[in-house]
Amino acid sequence: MDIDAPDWRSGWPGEATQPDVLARELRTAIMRTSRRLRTEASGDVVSPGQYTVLAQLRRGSRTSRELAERERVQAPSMTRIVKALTAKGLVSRAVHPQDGRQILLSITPDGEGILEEAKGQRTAWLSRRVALLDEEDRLVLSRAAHLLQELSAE
Amino acid sequence: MDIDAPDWRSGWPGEATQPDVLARELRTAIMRTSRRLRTEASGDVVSPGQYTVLAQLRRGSRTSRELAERERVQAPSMTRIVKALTAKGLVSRAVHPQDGRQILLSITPDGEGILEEAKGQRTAWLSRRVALLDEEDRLVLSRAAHLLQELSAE
DNA sequence: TATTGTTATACTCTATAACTATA
DNA sequence: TATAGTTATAGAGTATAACAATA
Repeated sequence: MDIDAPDWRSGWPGEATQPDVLARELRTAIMRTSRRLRTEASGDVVSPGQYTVLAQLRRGSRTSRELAERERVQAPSMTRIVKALTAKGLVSRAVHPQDGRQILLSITPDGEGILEEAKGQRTAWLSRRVALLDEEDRLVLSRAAHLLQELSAE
Repeated sequence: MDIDAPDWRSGWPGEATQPDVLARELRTAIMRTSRRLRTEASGDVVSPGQYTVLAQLRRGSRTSRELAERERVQAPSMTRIVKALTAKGLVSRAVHPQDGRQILLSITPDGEGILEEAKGQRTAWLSRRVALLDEEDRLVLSRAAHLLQELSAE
């Protein structure tokens, strides 16, 4: 619903690309869609946080600290996420060969399987919606996705 | 970071608008940006949930149930949000004149003030980022915002 | 009986502060 | 001392189930 309306879509020409106006509309749209994505995916084996960590580990072993930095969470939060993943057998731990303080985390075969499965499930709702759009609108969303990635990358 | 990469941006022409591929990229971008928006706004007087309820009430009085349905949360969650807002003096309560079970919620002058203030603060980070883009990219994001609104509207 | 709203309780995710073990 | 990781604890947000008051 139009959170910051009643001025939604109204106003003078070019207003939509005014940084403040655009930011407000974009924030509303993103927060709303993200909430929807969260609730639609609630039956999953892994939570959103666990999922992204699993995806990171698919690309190679990482320490807890590296993962925390990439995910922009504090160390204890990552400890919790990793603990949940190891409890499910989706991630394995190994003491770093050179530095005994560090623990190298790796994805397990089970983890790879869950990741593939979750990937489809998590986007099922959005896929259905997106499939109803025409090619032009899908192209807009594709470009927006890349822009948002860059915006929020830091 | 590119959650579902390493295949980010790679692939055959037109792949980006394949519903499944697009949905995956879009989901990643949206979840990441939403987390960033939440953490950047952490110093606010009102939480994201409280903010959107306040915005709803600016457009007229509503009952708790109406608000819960619009926000897609369960009744107890809305009770909690409304309780927080009334405790801060941003929302007032009045028994419905016709139906004694219902309680009409309205935004107070203080609430209107906080809403205006929060509106700017919450989008400040995104505004700064968006301002760095060129007109064409901003137009893409504007159109994407409207598409996302429609997608997640139900 | 059905509906509106609340309370009780629990779960998830996140954070800060304090602790252990290693370098 | 500094760093990697953990534990303890707290706060925000959501949910389900059980309850009260009103229709």
